[in-house]
This record gives sequence, structure tokens and C-alpha cells, in this order.
Amino acid sequence: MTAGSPDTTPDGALPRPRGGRMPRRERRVQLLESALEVFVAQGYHAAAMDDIAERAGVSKPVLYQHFPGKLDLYLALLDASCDTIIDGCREALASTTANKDRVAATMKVFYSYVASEEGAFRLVFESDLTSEPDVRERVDRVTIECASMIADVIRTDTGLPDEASELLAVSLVGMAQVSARFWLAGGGGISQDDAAALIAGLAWRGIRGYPMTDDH
Amino acid sequence: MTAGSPDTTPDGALPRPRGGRMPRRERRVQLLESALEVFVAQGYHAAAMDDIAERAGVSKPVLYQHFPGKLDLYLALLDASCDTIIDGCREALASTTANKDRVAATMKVFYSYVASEEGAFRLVFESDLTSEPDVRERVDRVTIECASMIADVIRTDTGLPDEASELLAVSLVGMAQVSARFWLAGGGGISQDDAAALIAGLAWRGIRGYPMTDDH
DNA sequence: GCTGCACGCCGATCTTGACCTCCACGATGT
DNA sequence: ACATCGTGGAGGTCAAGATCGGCGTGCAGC
Repeated sequence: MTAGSPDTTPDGALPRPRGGRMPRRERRVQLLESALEVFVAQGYHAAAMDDIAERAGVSKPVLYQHFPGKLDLYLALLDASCDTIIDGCREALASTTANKDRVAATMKVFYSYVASEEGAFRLVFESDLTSEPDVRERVDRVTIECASMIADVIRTDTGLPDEASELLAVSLVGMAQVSARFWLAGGGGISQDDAAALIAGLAWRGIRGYPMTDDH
Repeated sequence: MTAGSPDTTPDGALPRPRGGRMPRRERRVQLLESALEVFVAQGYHAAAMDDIAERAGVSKPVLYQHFPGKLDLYLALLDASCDTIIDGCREALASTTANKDRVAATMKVFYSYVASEEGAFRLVFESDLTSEPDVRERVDRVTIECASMIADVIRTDTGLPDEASELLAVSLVGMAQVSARFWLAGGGGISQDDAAALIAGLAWRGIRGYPMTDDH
């Protein structure tokens, strides 16, 4: 079994002779970490199970002992990432009752999610497997659940009908996720906090402009 | 050569005996139309050259007579779709000097682009081939060029620094494209014009809130 | 009318990458 | 010594991109 350099496995651990093994649960966690790195770097289609196994420093059958198939491995990671951003959004909205602060907190959550070291957001915002229904369902659910929480606030405070509130909420989610990804790709001309505050300011100015008496 | 039903090719034309042929330029146009239908419906990876050939009512070697490979076929369609939205955005911004109307016109363009019958926007906003550099470059260029045009207006009217203007512009682009796609998927509870106007109103309220004296 | 050529076309096949599995090995605990 | 567990070298299988070698038609020239 080849290693990247003499005496170490690809992740820098000491070489493990045949049977140099881990408890099953530790191995599963390690495989997920390696898989995430590969899927984030290459996307689903360009990532081969060979690549993932190599990154984990194991052979391919080990992957199949823990996951029924490649798609299952991907969905396990996607689920975790979806939960992260949905939970974060919920917590941000619940963290205060002041709407201006809710907007700021939510924007901060999106920027932190996109900025996180392991890049799990790419499985949600930049998936190349959305033709697969199980993936599409999860990716859409992120937008729908985040928007739904935001729409509840909009509806309560503006009296706008459901469809309008939902569409406004979705556009705020779109603003957050597209600008955060652009900020990340742009190499940080603005700090993360300043960028999040800037876009939160735009969002707040926009959304506070809907008084209760407004109708369209 | 089999057909979907007796006496017709898949596109409903009468069967063409061997040698029933088209001039080269007409054939190329027809192949592009068929390819677009298949890529839009299935995405790049799930679309097979067999599928495209069958949709066009020809054999696979005919595809390779007009396009060096699958990726080239996809890029030809992607380029056309990118040009459509960039040109539309430019025309919308140039159509008036009133900023409020610029915002409305640009939003209308995004909603019309997403609503268009053949669904070419999916190659730009929902591509599953962004791990391929040639695709990534084009898809990013749409966001960057649209945002750049919008940022010029923002910078001129607010005096905000370049990076801030760009980021605000990108968030407006994100708001447009994500809300338009959500509106399309939602089955039209709101009319296209009402939806575009609603989101344009949010955008306008947000962006007009940056007076020249504002600093961050 | 015949022949040769240009053009557009296709059935069959090749090639290859990658998902997934077979069968057996080594380490560990009892 | 044996059972169990975690593991790997090797390879089966197949889908799909791409190509080979040749065919049929229409037309111009003789």
C-alpha cells in the first residue's frame, strides 16, 4: 500500500500494518472526514471512492463496510451540513426579539457557515448532484426551512400575505448565500464581520420598509 | 433505427430514410436544441450522448461531426445562455437613468430569464459541472459581470468603496436569481410581474437607504 | 445514361473509468 | 487453538464517451 511519503499514511499518521485497526465508530468518523475533504474539493462526480479510501489511508472495501454505497456516504455528509445551517438559522432568529438584530444574527450565521474551515457548505450551496432526488430534496429543504422561519417574522411584522412573505424571505436567503460565497471567493478584501454587517444592513433597510399598511 | 412510435421520429417529424439529411448548419442548430432539452431536464452528468442523439433523431456519430465532444456541446449552450442574461442585464440598466426603474427593469430581466420556456437558465444557475474550470469560469462570469454593472451604479450614487459596492451588488444578484428560481418552482402563486415587482421593491428600499454621507 | 465525387449519415465496436464485490489474511481476545 | 473483527489485493461488471469503416443520395460532368 503506497503512502504519500515514507513512514506515514496520507493523513500523517504512522503506518499501520495489515490489521492495524480502529474501533468501528472511530473508523466511520475518520472515513466521513476524509470523504468530506474529497467531496468538497472535487464535487460528487469527480470524487472517486479510490480517492476517498486513499485519503483515509484504507482500502475500498473498508468504505463499503461502513456505507452501503457512494451516494449514502455523500448523503450522510449532506445531512450533517444541512442540519448545521438550518439549526444555526433557527438559533439566530431565536437569539433576540429585535428584528434588526435577528437580521444581523442570521447574516452572521450564513457567513460563518460559508467561512468554516472544512467547507461543508459546498455540499449544500454548490452540489453537483442535484439531479438526484434525495440530494435535491435536502438542498431545497435548506432554502425552504430557513426562508420559512424568516417568513414567519416578516408575516407577523408586516401583515403581508403568505406567498409574498415567503418570496421576500427566499430573496433574503439568496442574498445571504450568494454574497457569502462571493465574499469567500474574493479573498477577503472586507473582513467577514464587516461583510456580514454590510449585507445585513442592506437587508434590514429593505425589509423594514414594509409597514403594516403597505399593500401591493 | 427505432422510433418512439411507429411512423415518427422522437421530435414528431416523419421518418427519414438513410440519407434523409439536412444541410450542415441546420443540423447543428437542431442538435443544439435537442441537447439543451436533455441537459436542462437531466443535468450534464445524467445526460448521455445517446439520449441527445435519440432526441435529435440521429445517431451518435452525427453529434461528433458537429461537436468535438460532450463538454464542447455543453459549453456552446452555456455560452449562449450566459450571453442572454448578461446582455439582458446590461440593457435593463441602460434603459433608464432613474435608479428605481433600473432596479425594477433588472429584476424583470432575471425573472423573464428564469421563466423562459426552454429553461436555459438551469445551465447557468443550476449547473452540475462547476467542478470543470471552463464551466466555472463562465458561471462565475455571469455573477461578476452583472454585479459589476450594478456596482457601478451603487458606487456612483452612494460613494461607497469598491469592495462594498461589489458585495452589495452581488447580494442583489443573489436575491434576484434565488427568488426567481424559487418563484418558478413554486408554481406561480404570485404572477411573474408581481413577484418581480415585490423583490424589486425590497431591493430598492434596501439600496436607496445608502445616502452619500453613510459610511460603515 | 453512366460514373465519380461530395456530403451527410449510421451500425457496430472500442476503450476506459469507476462502482462494487470476492476471497483470503492478520491481529486480538478468550 | 479458535472465533471474531477489521482489513486489503485483485478483479468483475457495466455505462457511457468516442471512433471505425463503410453506406446511400444527389448532382455535375462526360
